[in-house]
Amino acid sequence: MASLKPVRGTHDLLPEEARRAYHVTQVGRMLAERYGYDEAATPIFEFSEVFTRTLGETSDVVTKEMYTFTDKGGDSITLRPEGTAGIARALISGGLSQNLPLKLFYAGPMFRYERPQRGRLRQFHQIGVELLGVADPVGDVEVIALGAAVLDELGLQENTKLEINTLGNTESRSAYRNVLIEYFGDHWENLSPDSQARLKRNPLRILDSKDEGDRRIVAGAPIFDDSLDSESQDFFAEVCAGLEILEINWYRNPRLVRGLDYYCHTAFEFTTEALGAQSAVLAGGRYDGLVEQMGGASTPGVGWASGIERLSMLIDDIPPRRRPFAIVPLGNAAEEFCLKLTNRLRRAGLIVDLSYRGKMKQRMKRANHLNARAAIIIGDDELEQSSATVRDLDSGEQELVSLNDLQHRLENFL
RNA sequence: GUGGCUGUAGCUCAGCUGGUUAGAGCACCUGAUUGUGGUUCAGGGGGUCGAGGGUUCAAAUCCCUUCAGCCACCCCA
Repeated sequence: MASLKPVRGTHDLLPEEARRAYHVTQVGRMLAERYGYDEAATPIFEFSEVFTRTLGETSDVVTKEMYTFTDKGGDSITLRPEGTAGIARALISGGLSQNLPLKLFYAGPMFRYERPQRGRLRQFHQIGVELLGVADPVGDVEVIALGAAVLDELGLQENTKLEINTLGNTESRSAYRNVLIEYFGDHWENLSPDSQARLKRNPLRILDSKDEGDRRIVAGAPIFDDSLDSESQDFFAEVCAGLEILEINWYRNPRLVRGLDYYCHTAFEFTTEALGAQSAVLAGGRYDGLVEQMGGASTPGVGWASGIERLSMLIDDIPPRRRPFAIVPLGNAAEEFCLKLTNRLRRAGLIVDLSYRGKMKQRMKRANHLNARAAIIIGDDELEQSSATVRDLDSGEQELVSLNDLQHRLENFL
């Protein structure tokens, strides 16, 4: 065995971290429900073609980031690097195209073989939504509004800003692509090696380069808007207008592009400066060509995904753990009695801890450690009187309570 | 995948240019307190000094390799 360490880029969710992740997920789930989205879950692995055919053969995800293996049946299987492709596949194989529009929420692990960094893991978790079957810009607006609501609910409106851009329809994008190839081709020698490679695979990416030399060339590059046809322009204008109506602040970022081939029209990212190089906390866009490209009927779609770990790092306080009651039995007779009592109170819906062993002092200490609201002390004296000593652990006051009134008395603590 | 920084107790860190049994605070355990926690006091447990190799009489300390984390690139959640 190599060692008892987690595999690089993976991370245990121990209780404290797990509670943060749970809270983030619950906020997403609750708001998605409010916007009319149903939760769905697809497998965490798919046939590799599901990703290679939809993400684009030349995308970074496909060329170097996928966890791919051959299973015992000889099939090439890939751990999902993102959630949309699986949802699209399920739409087709589950015959869900009869139920459009479809509004789905999902949460779960994703896998990408990348060099880990703060906010970048090899196994990470996302929440996300997909709106399928809505070609109208109002769909984009709803999806973005839901994303904004999630961030607001998590208290992140101050730390994030919304950047949006349009990639136009297929015709506009390929027209722009050609213009860019021509322009950057003329500056080939002066481009960074990274950008020279990008020119072949995805010229739009050069716009986003951080290389100084590249930036000077980019400054003189043709503007996307000049290549947008009227349909693309109208679409984008309607999305922006919708955001204005909802009073969602946004910034146009003409350099915002997407690595995945299936995106068109709207691209957006809620970004933060608190996570170093990993600035995107919730990002998505429109992908009208995806389902068709996968072999289904042409189905428009728009959605986003958000990294749970990234959100967890940004939020301050999460709702505190609910406080238990601690049962403290003293003596053998009480021990047996309390086993039953504890079970009864738990079944009645109370959060109850029964310490397994130890002297009274140790059990009281444990009660304190658990942040218990009160300790219920039962020894021979109490048993004789069919009652329990209830000690309020905040005030230190305690009183004798009849067992008949105990549940009621405890409920009044909450 | 490329470049840089870091790696000592569960956590945060000290340990000077190599020199006896590697320290502190917090946390944990025990006792003072035989049916009373959170405060205080006294005591205690816990470390392959990330791992492997090398130099040396002697390595946490110097060198090499490796693993992991962090930072930037790349890419994005």
